[in-house]
Amino acid sequence: MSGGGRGDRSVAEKLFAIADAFAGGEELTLTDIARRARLPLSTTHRLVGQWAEWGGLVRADDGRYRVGMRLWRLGVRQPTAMRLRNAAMPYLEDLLDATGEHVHLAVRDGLGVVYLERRSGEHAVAMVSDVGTVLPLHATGVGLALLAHAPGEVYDDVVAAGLTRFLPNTITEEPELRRRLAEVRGTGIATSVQALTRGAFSVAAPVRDATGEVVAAVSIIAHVERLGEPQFALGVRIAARGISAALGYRPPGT
Amino acid sequence: MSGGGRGDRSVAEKLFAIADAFAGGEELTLTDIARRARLPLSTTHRLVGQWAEWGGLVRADDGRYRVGMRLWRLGVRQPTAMRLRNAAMPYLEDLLDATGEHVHLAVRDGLGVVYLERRSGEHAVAMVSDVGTVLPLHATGVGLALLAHAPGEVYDDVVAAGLTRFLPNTITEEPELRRRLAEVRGTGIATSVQALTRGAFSVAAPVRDATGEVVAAVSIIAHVERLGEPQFALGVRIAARGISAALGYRPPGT
DNA sequence: AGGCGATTTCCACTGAGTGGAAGGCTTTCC
DNA sequence: GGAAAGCCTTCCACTCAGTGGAAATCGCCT
Repeated sequence: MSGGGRGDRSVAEKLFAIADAFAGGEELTLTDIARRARLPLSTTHRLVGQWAEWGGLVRADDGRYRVGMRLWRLGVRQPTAMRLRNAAMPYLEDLLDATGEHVHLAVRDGLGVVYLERRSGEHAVAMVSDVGTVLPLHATGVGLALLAHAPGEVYDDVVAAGLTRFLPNTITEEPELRRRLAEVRGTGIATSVQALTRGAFSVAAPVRDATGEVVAAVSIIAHVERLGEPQFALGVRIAARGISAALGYRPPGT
Repeated sequence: MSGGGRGDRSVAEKLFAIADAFAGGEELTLTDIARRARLPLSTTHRLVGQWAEWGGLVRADDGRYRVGMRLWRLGVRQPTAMRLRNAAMPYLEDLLDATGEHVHLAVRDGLGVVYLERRSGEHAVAMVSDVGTVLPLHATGVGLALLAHAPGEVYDDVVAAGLTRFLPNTITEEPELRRRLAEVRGTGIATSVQALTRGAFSVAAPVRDATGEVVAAVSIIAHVERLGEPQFALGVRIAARGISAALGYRPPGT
């Protein structure tokens, strides 16, 4: 007996499933990819071959595959990411100089936050997450800053999806989340203490573009020991203001 | 009469052709995409729809498509780009502080150079190229630095592809290219004056990784007026050395 | 040498993908 | 104001590109 009828996914979906297998940024063997994409090995073999022929995936000397330059080139030119990064870089750099901790620029992507850029000082806290990984909105400073200014339906979806607990301090109750977001809207600063990473806290502020809409957030992550030092909220606010201005935002009454 | 026989490209090739339409980082209408990818409109419509469903492309309010966050997330985690960027960032920053001009980190991709990162001063020269665009090896400082240390077959291919002239000063003769590359190998510094951009020159130095292989190059681009100032070669060399060390390179005899 | 896991090739079968055409919607121009 | 020009979406009869189980091959470890 041999092959026959089609599967239940289109070619495109299979290609994308293969791409998704690389979401973690790792190098994978063909078998790994087939397992993650839930595809037969022979199908994976052919499709991965096509990715590689194009240059989206490349094969290392040891036979493993990884994301190639072609995909990198395509991705870095994403207009939003590029515009925000260009506007923010100098301010992130100043913020880094001033604090020596991790400084980030993040945007909301669906029901998560993604770091667009990170700059880190020498002695900054150990951190897991990296540029390009998706983190939960309710358990990060940038997440709270962005969620506070997101359309109501995003809030509803986040609550509906469930407020996962990562550490004892994570916000898991809807009323508390609501209260915290109101506070963020009031003060213009979001703080998240040991909600996702043990021993770390983060302070974030929203960034607006020329239309006045909140499009990103800046944050600092530092060791809880430094919690309460006023320079963090101050620095983050100044950076956010600078980036907003660089994006063409003019505060109301100008 | 209605649709029928298959085209001459596989589904994957068509999807990639669509992706390539976005290589310039622009926003495109469906018709634009179909034209660039040389596909029938109805086919383009369906395939672009699949890209968008996955999140690789997104549709703006005005109906145009652009590269989406999903592709950005996949691309930024390209292992080589990430590793080099992380190692290089602080040195590029220092170099920017020291000179106030455009500073770059670049790698070779096939027969071209790609800027992995760029940091620019306030008053730097006007420049066309951006992070993610491919530039010719023979007409840029970084290109010469990388070509000087690339496998012989790359050199042969570059020569075979033809040394395109962009400005009067571009290297277009094989003997001259050979001579210049030998010079680069001797001095450890590559200089390219008004070869691609009018009024600008660039000074570059190769970066090595733990295996001793040249994997990237650092460069400064400034106005020809400043040609001859010794700080550029000096700064670029120091930065390249620092990045190499951060990548695990140990100079021979250690 | 032999076994195990990963990779590559083979091939009979079929429905997923194809693309020309027609219809709708919006903008521009006379 | 009408019609011409673009752009986008939907429809559908036709067919070959894609499928995936199985078998062959490779490469490493014991």
